[in-house]
Amino acid sequence: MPRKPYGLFCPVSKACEELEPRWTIQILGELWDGSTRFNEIRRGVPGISTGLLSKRLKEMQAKGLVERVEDPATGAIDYFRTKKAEELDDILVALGHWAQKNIKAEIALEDRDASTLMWTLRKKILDEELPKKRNVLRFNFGDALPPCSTYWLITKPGEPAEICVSDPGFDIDLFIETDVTVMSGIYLGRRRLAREIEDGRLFLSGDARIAKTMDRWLKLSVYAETDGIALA
Amino acid sequence: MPRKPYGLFCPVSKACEELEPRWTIQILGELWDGSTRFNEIRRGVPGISTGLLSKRLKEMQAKGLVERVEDPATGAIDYFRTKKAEELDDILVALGHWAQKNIKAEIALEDRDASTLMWTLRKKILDEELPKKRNVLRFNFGDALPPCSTYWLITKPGEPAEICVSDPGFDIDLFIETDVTVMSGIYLGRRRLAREIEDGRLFLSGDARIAKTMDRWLKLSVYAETDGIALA
DNA sequence: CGGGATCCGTAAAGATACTG
DNA sequence: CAGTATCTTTACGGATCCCG
Repeated sequence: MPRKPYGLFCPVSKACEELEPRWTIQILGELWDGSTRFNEIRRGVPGISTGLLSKRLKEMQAKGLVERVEDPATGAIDYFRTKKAEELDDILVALGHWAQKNIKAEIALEDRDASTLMWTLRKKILDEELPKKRNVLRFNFGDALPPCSTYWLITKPGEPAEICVSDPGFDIDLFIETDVTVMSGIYLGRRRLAREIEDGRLFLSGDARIAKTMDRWLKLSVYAETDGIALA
Repeated sequence: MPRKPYGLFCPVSKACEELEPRWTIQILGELWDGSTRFNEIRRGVPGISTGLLSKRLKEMQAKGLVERVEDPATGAIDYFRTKKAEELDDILVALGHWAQKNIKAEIALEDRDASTLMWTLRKKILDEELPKKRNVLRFNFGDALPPCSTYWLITKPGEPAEICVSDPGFDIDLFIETDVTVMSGIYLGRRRLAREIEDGRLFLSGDARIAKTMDRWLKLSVYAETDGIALA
């Protein structure tokens, strides 16, 4: 099952043999973010095929990176990182900071689509900073093609946010009108929210309390702070 | 030229896209160790084919990880790491420590041959700790197949050590008789030199001054200290 | 001899369909 | 929901050849 080993004495090469197979690190990241089910991982890591995800999870179990837990009652299967995998956390964060500093922004923002962005933002909403009720936020992206350019994000106190791609019928508390490029730039710390609103690249309308506190209820990427561009 | 991107927002995935292609990190490691020429890199990274090394070096230039310098006079070509690549150093060292701690020793010592070991040790000889003259050390590995089980390592003050696979004809200052498994275990900090000599798994004969100071003139892997096994 | 390019067989990854 | 099965495409490995 494992690839041909490098045959070198440096332990780094042994780490490479375990971590380099495509999607391995992305799967670990998704588990780190709290996903535990097969199809949950799939949604968080769009682009991987079911066959390859299945194969990787088996390999990662064999390497001691992932634990598979089956509930004998329901038959449900959950995947978790092992302690060995958790010990990579600091290294992966350092790697993210390195990438944020050394890989150009334009490259880093290519090839991302609105649905992946929304799935990422979904976990970044702090419901404690929103009114203690159900809140419906409608995102519309001008640079995404119509069938997939509008998303409804629904929050309830104490529950994870939900994403809808069709109108759930609720009244909208906040309308967000922007581009995928702008929104992901803000998330990654490459653009400032206040500046983008000021310059007219991001429009907010609806409940003014929610609009005014967007910098509080929207958590940015942990890599946002590293960014090298002038944030003045 | 680049592989299909992951399409995720996490900067770690961007780092993966640059560093995951096979041999990329091993090439950086060899450049870090001081190799600069195409065929020098090949010897330090046995297993990579010439075609793939050539292709990788081009990709790594495009990514800004490697700089290619051609001497206009001689036409000689040297490769160097860029600053961007050097900023990975601490992360790669941390990854090596992680591997040393979390990947089992038996696995880590598989699939290594005597010639790769000797090529590694060649750079680990501190000639200041040896007599100020030419010294000839003969390594013989009991667990390697005969045509490739004997190596002559020749040191001269102030010069890099040389490896010979056939008898250079000089008098031998020190004979080292052991197994590849034992010698690489010592190098990686998984076995103690004194213990291996004591227990008869490594024999030294010849110049007693050189034999007695082996722990000084043989530098171990930078990962040797992390090792989790009892070193008592 | 150093620094590659070319060709071909195999192994890994991607796309899609289907199943208990 | 949690995967298999199958087919196509791309990447890698190994050998050979080339050129200044």
